Amino acid sequence: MTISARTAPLELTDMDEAVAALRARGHRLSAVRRRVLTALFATDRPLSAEEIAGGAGGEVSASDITSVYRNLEALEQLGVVSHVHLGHGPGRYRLARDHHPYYVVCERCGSVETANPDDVAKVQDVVRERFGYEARFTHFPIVGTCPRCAALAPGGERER
Amino acid sequence: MTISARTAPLELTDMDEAVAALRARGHRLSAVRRRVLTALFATDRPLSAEEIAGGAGGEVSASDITSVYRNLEALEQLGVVSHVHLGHGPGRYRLARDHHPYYVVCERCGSVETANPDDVAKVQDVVRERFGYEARFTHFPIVGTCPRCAALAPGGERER
DNA sequence: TTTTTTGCAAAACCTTTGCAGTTGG
DNA sequence: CCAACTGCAAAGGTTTTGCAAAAAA
Repeated sequence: MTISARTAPLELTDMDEAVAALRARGHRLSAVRRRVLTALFATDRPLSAEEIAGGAGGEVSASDITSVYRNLEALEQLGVVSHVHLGHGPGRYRLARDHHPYYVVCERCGSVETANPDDVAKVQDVVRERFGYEARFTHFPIVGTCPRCAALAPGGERER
Repeated sequence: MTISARTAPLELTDMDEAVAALRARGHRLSAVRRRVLTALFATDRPLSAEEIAGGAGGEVSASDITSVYRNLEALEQLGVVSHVHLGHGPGRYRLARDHHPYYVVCERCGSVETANPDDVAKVQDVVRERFGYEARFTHFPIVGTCPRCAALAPGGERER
């Protein structure tokens, strides 16, 4: 049994495909949009709008963050991008691959690990069995205490 | 194996206990704090700061929301209260019982169900087994598609 | 009386909206 | 050329901070 069928199972392997998908729906390839896609294709780590805009890194001229948000929203609508909340702070965006990137976050040290989809599937199996829900851990990750932190001081959780 | 030891396993059954816990740490029982605790003891549903302040219901005179936030933060620090993010929008606060209230949220219809701790424990078992993490679904709930919504239209998830 | 807590004003932070001007195709 | 897109300004929603006045113990 598959985990969850997706409307638009875009498996984007490179920019060209993404651009083709965009054009097919009447979207253009502006400078800001190229920057957004380039940034997202360049990393596994989900990025905040500000990181994408380039306000922090300050390489070339930063894009207007407003425009970045509008692009992210449009791309999310198209199923090209999705966002996740890793804790408090800004939402983080990433390419929506058909095997969504899943994250496991340690609430103590803040570490973010990419989860193996097969392992996530096992968790989803139990959720389905117990709750009847098709769980997704894409908008909110699995949060807990990582083995290192648990070894340092068992118990005493503290939310971020 | 227990799920997760807590620092201060306060099992508050009534206001008096909460007040005693507060006084033991030099805190006073002000009108706003009483309102916060009364509101939280009166419901299972996690409440936003605004709901607690009374801005929405508009019964008596609403408390200053600033003060409500300060109280919630203090109570959270003491382990009496915790907050959860059910989606976008304001955080929602509730009493931190030793069996934390757990929620399962449908991302399609927005329904929020309280989860049986034993069922959550099974999910935690798999997370432990697969990832080595002591998962908590207290800050972020388990999100997915509920059986009703899945029956209406399989696939095609849409984040809120 | 002393320390905590409040209320108000203001700001911080993240995100969205309106609009006139620019640009990609 | 014309719809899509940008940049700027402004606002919206949530949460935090500073400080003098009020209240709890």
